[in-house]
Amino acid sequence: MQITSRFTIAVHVIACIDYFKDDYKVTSGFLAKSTGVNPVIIRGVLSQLKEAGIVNVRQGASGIALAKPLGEISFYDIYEAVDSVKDDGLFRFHENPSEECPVGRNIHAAADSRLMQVQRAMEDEMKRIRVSDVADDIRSRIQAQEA
Amino acid sequence: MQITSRFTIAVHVIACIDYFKDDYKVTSGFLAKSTGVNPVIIRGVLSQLKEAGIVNVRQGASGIALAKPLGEISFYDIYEAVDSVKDDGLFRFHENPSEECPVGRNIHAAADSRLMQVQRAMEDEMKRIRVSDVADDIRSRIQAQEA
DNA sequence: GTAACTTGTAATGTGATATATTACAAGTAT
DNA sequence: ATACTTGTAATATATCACATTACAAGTTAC
Repeated sequence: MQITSRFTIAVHVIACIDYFKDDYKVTSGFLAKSTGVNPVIIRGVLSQLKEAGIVNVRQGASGIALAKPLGEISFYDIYEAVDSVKDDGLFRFHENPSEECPVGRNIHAAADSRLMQVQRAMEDEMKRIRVSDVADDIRSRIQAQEA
Repeated sequence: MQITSRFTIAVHVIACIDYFKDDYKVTSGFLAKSTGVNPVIIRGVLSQLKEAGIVNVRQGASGIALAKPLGEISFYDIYEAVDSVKDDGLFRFHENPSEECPVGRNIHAAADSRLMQVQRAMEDEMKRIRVSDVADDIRSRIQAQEA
């Protein structure tokens, strides 16, 4: 299984809001076109990002803005905001191991800490990456294309 | 999204094969009971583990055995064997970013290396964990329960 | 204040996928 | 030969991500 495209959509959306902030009125429709994703999905993502304190959106009022500078938004912040993986953990555990089997009875407790260890390694790496890293990369690619 | 339960099933299965190797004839039916998972799924997982050189199974012949010692089987080996995440990457990317938008045109290239970086962090951590770590833990839990 | 826009969200459709289940072929062992 | 195994195809079921429609509710500009 994979981590939902909501995550990359959110990264894209945040980068867009910043990139176009001075030139266009950024709306969910605008973002839907840039991402190629349905506007309703975009609004859903925006809602989650808003709840996480990453963007400012107001019903009715157009003009979506960032609530923090790009450099203060990490991949982890976004992942936590848009993905519900946090609740269930990265790994799905088979649900009915036998209570009668000594291995089945203990596998969950024995494996859990290691699964968490893997999940934490992933999350720690996400904390090290900021949207500004991606945005900078985008800008330099755009410049190279213009030249 | 989450990583398929096939992964924890595989860890469970491997631990079982080792734990019961001297006392019971371990079959897919036996493993199905211990895991609480359908025998056909177990056989599918066993096939994948066989292909990865982790277990030995022969059609018709009962008695499934490990192809290597527990200490030489890492979480990563199993993850690679049973999960097809490797093909698509851990992250799903939204598929139709606009070619007309400068951000949309470049987001994929700009984000990809960072997504890979996260995936690699996760996989590296999985390489550090062996099934023997879990099996040892299970044994000591069983002993504590018997006392 | 009303017209033309926005966002928020419920409801529904659709497609993909993980797991369960049935059924049976094919191999092995006693 | 009988009674077990594994291998696998075919199908069912459930879940879930995303798309879509529809509309309520808010904002802004005139």
